[in-house]
Amino acid sequence: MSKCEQCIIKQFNSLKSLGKDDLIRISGCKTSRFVSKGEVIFSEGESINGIYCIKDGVCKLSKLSSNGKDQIVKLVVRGDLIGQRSLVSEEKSNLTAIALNNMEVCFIPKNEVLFDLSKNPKFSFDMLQEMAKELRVSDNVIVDMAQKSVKQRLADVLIYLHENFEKDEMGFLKVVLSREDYANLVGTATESAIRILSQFKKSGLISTTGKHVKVEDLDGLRRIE
Amino acid sequence: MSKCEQCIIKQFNSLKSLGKDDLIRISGCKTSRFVSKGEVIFSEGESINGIYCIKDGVCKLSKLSSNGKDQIVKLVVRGDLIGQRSLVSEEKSNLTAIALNNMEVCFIPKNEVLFDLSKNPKFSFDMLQEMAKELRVSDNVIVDMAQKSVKQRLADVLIYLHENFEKDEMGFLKVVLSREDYANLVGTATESAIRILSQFKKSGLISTTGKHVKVEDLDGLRRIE
DNA sequence: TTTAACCTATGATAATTGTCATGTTTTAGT
DNA sequence: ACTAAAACATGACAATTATCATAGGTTAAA
Repeated sequence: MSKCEQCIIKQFNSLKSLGKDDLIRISGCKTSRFVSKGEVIFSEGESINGIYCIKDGVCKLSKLSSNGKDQIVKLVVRGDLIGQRSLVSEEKSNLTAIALNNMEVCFIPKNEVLFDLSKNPKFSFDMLQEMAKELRVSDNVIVDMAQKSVKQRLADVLIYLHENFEKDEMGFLKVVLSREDYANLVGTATESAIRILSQFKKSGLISTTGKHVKVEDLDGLRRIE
Repeated sequence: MSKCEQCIIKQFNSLKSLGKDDLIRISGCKTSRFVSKGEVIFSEGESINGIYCIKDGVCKLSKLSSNGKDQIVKLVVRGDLIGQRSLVSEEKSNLTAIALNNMEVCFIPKNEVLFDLSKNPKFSFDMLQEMAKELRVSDNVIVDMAQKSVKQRLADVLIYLHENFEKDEMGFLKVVLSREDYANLVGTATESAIRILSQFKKSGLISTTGKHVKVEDLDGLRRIE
């Protein structure tokens, strides 16, 4: 099994603030796991008892709303940590994590992380910074959900995917989302998402082949209102 | 000026995790200030350079959306801290804080807080916990904004106010929000908020006298869908 | 290879929400 | 108490979005 102290992934998250000794200690406790597409990593209401470091792949974090629909709250990619919130607040997970790709994830037990949080102010501060950033993003999402139209939100999602996710040689997004996933990202009915995507395709803003999507006209998407 | 080490307000926030010495040190640097209703405490885009501890009163944290409307992201009450996020992330504020009451707030300069964060793991951890809680709440808000109807969201706001804010002898909420504030809390047009509030009043779910609102039928509001 | 399950697509229609217009009431300042 | 400004209220209508129905297309397992 590969070693945390040599893992390049940690550059992208708070684990970079740990010293070599701590990383070696964590490396001895961590478990690594492959998760296949569609598999549930953890569910709403479960105790997670540790944090996951995403070594490869993409997953969606979603929450079931009272009307029975799933809302995708965040997409999590290579380098991200998940589970810190539940770890710190000692509560069960409020989100469900489902793989959108085949993934590789490392699991670090709760106590190891809590130990470092109690001993290493640099690590704590880094984690605090990450959470502060997440909160800022959340605020923006709240405002967008409350104030933008479904069409705008869907355009935003496409822009976000285009700017932050890997693409193949043809420029198609490597992440493959169902129309239902798109709907659950923007908080609308699946049919509405399908309709708007069709419309974007007709307007030449995107192209699609099956579930594969390519952004063709970024500025055009930006101009949607 | 009153002293932090004797202030009971700190029980409600992370400052409770500081030792007496640190509180005395902070007390020497802090400034106290009265803010009258409607006054802006800080604006989106400003550098805050410290945190505010709300000693008394209520304020709204809002953000201007791209369509020019304000979205209220959070209501902040006695005991809450504001400004931690910008402090930790070294960024300008992404929110505007406006008093809804006459308020009294204490301002603690950035460096004092950063000093404690670097020296006091208990304080850091407490702050981390607070942020984790805020993130959880944000997730819930995102889901609600995305999935619930305007009517449901407005009912939720009324329930939230009823359960978390002070009421007078008659049961009316002491906080007085304009219809526009209600609209900006739920993310809808002012006219829509007005209409729905009128409807709630007609149905006996709430009663209103001018801007003063009283929840009459909590379960009724909970049943709104 | 067939079949069933699921996803995508689209029309028709209803429900929700926003916008504009207009009048009334309340509030704050003199 | 008076007046101007702001906030509230409501109707009429338009735009957006959800829901229901139906059908074609894809995919994966038997």
